[in-house]
Amino acid sequence: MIVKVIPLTRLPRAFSFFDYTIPENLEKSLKTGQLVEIPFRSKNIFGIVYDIEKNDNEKLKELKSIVNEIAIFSKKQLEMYLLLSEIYLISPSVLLKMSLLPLQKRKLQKIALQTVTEKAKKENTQSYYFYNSKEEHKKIYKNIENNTLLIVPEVRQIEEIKKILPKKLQDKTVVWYSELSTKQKFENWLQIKNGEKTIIIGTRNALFLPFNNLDKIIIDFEHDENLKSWDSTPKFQTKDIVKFLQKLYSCDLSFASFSPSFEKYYEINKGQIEYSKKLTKDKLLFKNTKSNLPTVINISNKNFSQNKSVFSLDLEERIRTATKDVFIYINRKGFATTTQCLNCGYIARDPQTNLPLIYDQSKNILYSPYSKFSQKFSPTCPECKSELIKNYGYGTELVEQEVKKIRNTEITHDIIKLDKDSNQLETTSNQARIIIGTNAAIKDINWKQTDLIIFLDIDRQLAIPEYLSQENIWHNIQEINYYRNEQSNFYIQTNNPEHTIFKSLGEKDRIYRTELNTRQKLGLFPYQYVVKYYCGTDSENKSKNLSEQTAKNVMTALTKLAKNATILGPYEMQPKYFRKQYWYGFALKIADKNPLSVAKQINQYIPGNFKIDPNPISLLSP
DNA sequence: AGCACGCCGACT
DNA sequence: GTCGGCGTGCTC
Repeated sequence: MIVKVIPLTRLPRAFSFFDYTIPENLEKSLKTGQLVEIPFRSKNIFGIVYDIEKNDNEKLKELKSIVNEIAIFSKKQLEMYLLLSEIYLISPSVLLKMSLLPLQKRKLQKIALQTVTEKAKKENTQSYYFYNSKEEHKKIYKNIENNTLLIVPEVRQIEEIKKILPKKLQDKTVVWYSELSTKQKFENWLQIKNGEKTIIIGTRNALFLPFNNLDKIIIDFEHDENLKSWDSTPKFQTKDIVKFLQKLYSCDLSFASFSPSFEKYYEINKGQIEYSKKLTKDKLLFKNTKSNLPTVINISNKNFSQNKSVFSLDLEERIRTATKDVFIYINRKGFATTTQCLNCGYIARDPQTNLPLIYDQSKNILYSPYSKFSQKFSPTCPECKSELIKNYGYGTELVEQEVKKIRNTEITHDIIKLDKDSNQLETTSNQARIIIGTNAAIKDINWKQTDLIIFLDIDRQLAIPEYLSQENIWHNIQEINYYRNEQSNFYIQTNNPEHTIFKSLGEKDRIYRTELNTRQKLGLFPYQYVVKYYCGTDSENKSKNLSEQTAKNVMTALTKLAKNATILGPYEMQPKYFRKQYWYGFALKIADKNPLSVAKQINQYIPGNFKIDPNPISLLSP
């Protein structure tokens, strides 16, 4: 008899099970899913029993001990992790490690674990909660019961949900996010595992906790990009993983947001998800409105550009005379160098895809990563003959200087810069504040006190050549509009006032339909499932050749398997030089009905040094 | 991936 | 003599 064990340590994807002989006295009690101790290299570490086989092999090392008689995972849970490891092209050990992260040095013999309950299969629903106000948001959580998992994009939203949860549920609630200490994680983990706490609010890593049972999963702020694990392996999207969890636990699945993602809009329209509001006759999701919309300020005029200020004259005046808090919102996203006319707002675009062109300094050309289109770069704007600016945008420092100039000697306000790097807020002063910040600042805004809100560099964001950029900008606007108080003034300064985004402010369905149309044409998500494959080496040519060869192999495989999928690229990543490596890659667009099974098959043709990003939030960045 | 081992240079 | 920085190689 031998036992197949998955070690609880992050291993490269070539490793899955490790075989051990079984000491006689343990043979009878050994079960799938148990936590065991195994010799691994020169140390003893934890592992999970995957299977027991009748083979004999004297050369193997011997299993050390069974840590807890009761299995931590059910067979079904392990099967799901195995399937995910094939789709995300990682060792199953990585997922198990995520699941049992806090167990590093602990022994669990004395701890009573509840066993995993197997539920009868039933028809499970998918529903969507669209909320327009705090009150409507609160209603979603009114009837929450035991065995509920609530996933939010960021840590700050855990508190937000906790506040609106009915009081009687508070003592059944436990939180989960990566910044908890190991000790705190262990305590919370145990409370989940032994059934003490049955309502879990957490960020995306909470998806991998070893639940005994789940009746309902809610993904709130469903539009938010942080539901995607974009910065660490495996690069999973929460909304993809919960579909596996729904099958595993046979539970209901709900998505919620004040600004539905374009993908969910599509699914609601196709009738795949039950929507909480009434659709109009034309199948529109939203009611058109003219009240409480942001004001779009057109800055594409000569006076303003000669003035070379950050703000329009009107906004300068409003900043000067503000008595309450002011929030100046800017963003810093996107790596590719693009161009824009500072005078009229002209952006060079790919005529086929309408996405902004990337500027390549070495060849002095503008090119599209989405098609074969490229053109010579000319420094004058074809529309108004002014100078084109490369990678146009403001930093918080420049905006701060400008604000100080405008406020002049009046020091009635604290001026505070807030972004991900400097997110500490000194709260000592009672003075009104002018906050210059990125998305990270939103949690620190006192919305009741904030009467003036300015969305500053939307034009630079409109020039980001990513297929999700317009959707993200849209949600950013909606987010501020959702949180701000009704009396406040919300201004959006732009060179492109004719853009669909601004035309859609009062008739939201418009941007959804326009953008979904583009995605259908391009064959992107949600019409096709995209998987990005990319690699980095010490030379540009090596990365390029490796990508081209791999893409070729994938093409051949697709033909052989007769799968409906196409390849975009190979293309240079943005930035192409990153973390001391040159990056090159390609995207696989799968039109097949079961895209993940295609991805799984194609993964066999991907070399070990490639990175894989299924359902990516960026096609260009490594 | 992550850890141990070993080679070599900088310091007490 | 020995501390430590990181390149290399291996995990049943």
